Amino acid sequence: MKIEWDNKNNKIIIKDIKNFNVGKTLECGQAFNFEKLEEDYYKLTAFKRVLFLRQDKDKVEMFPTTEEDFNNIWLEYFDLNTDYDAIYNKFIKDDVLKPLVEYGEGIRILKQEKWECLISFIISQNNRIPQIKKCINYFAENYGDQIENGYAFPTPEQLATKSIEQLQESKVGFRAKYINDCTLKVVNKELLLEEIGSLPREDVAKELLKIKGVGVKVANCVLLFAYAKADAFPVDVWIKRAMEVLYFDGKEQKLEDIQNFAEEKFGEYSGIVQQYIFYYARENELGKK
DNA sequence: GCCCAGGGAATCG
DNA sequence: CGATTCCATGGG
Repeated sequence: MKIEWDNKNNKIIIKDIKNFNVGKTLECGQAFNFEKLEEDYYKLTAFKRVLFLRQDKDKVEMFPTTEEDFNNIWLEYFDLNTDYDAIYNKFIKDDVLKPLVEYGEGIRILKQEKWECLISFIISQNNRIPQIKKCINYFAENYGDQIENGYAFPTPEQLATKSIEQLQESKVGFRAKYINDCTLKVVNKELLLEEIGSLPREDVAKELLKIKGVGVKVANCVLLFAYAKADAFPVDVWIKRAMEVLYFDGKEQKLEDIQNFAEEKFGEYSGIVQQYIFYYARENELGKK
């Protein structure tokens, strides 16, 4: 990986990058804060910034940004210091996973903002991805600050000014009361989202599960996508059906049993394997009736 | 009209 | 306890 700076145009150019596909990384279901503008051209909003990304094979351009922002934010956000080649080569040897890993080559696990990720996955429950994205977009445009080229996701303090009825204007439906409960816990400092990041996975999970509307699945998504707990294996309806087809001869299993089976089998890389499976299953309707 | 969606809480038996 | 029902909303 080679990084070049185009200071005149506020642009970062990454060359010779392996195992990084911008489109797959954003569209594999882990994040909802982006918009596809053209093929291999995306608009992302995070950390109160809008970032445009354009990819041509093993070259990725990000703009507008500074060297400082790239080093302090985007390098970690896109997990660019992790060697995905090693992970890819490990699971490509597994006959069951091979086609899924090949299909998902280039997916990276983002390190998202904790607050936004938590609210996003509360909204995700019993919902569809396009609808989730609409809600997140509504939140930013109506409750957040205007920023260069777009709108930032609202802060806890900004969301706290909205009533449950007002939140429902975003079409989050019955989840509005859950979002309200979560927001109050954060602004009242009952829940210290940043501080708990240094705790072991089980302790972070325990804190997250205190929020109404957060169960095991949502907690695992937040652990994986925001707290960088890469050994977490969230089990949703797609993962459940796919895992039953791949490893249990199509026979129905309990959610808990699937999670335990996967985390034991895939270990410290459970999260990325989960994302390969989720992306393949959804794009190819694996296990769908 | 019926079914389901990156589930979870409330209620029932 | 485990199993069932309800929850808003929108698209197929």
